[in-house]
Amino acid sequence: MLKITRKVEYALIALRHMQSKNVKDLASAKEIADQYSIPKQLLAKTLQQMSKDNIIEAVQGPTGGYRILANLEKISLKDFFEKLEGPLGLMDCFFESDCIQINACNIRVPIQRINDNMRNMFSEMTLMEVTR
Amino acid sequence: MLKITRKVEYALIALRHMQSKNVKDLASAKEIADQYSIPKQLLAKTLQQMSKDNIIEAVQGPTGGYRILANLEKISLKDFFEKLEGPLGLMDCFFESDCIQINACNIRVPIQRINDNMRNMFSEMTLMEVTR
DNA sequence: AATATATACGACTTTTTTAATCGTATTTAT
DNA sequence: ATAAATACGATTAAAAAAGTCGTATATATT
Repeated sequence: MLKITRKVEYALIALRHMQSKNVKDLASAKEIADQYSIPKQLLAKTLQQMSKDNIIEAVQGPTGGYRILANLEKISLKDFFEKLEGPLGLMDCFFESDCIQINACNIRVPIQRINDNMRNMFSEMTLMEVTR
Repeated sequence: MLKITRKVEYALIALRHMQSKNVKDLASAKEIADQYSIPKQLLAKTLQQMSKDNIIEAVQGPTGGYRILANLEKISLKDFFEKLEGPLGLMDCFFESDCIQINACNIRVPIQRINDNMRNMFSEMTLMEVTR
């Protein structure tokens, strides 16, 4: 429990890799996959998603690849996680509301409090802090 | 990602239920399972585990059940989570160390930092805060 | 002493989530 | 024309989580 997914992990690895290069330089999915021994196709999807989210920029064709587009100091870890994995919450009932318990549940409020703490924590850290 | 498990969820529900009763009173697995629509067997196992961890106390036989044993103000959420689910970490590689990357990985240190923040956060909250 | 109801617990199965792969289309430098 | 890159929906595989089963043991009640 309380794990990050491989998708997020691969995204962070890729971003950090791009950070280590010159700003305009491109990094291809293959290049990153090879260097860190991660499945290329899966990495590619993650990169494509980050590209859609305007975190990185894609260049097609041979010699193509990806480079950082956004200002990583302006993106909180919370926003980053939510872009890639959807709303952040310790329990699903905060979003889905198809819980049978409904009224019976006696921990919804306390868990909500822990959840707020966690969201706050991730709101206060930037992507730059993790990838520079 | 970053979810708590049902085991932890059920444990918290059960503790909070016991908190609402008189200190010496017992709550049976059946009583709790019925009231919150939780699978009884699974809840029972969780209660047994908490009993082993000396968080609660078990009384056998008919009219038996469980009651709170420990001082919940002295147990951090981090310790509670780790008692039930093992070591707390955003990635498995912090414990297992069978990662192929080993040296290649470029995010181990940064993730470790986030991890420390998270552990700190859960260290600073007590079980009592969540279940009272 | 018999019975009913509770905890104790290992083994197993099912379900859900996550991870990875496949196949095909499109872009573009050479 | 071709080769190497991104784009992306569909599918499969693997892992983790959730739940169930079966049996043993304890003990209050009758």
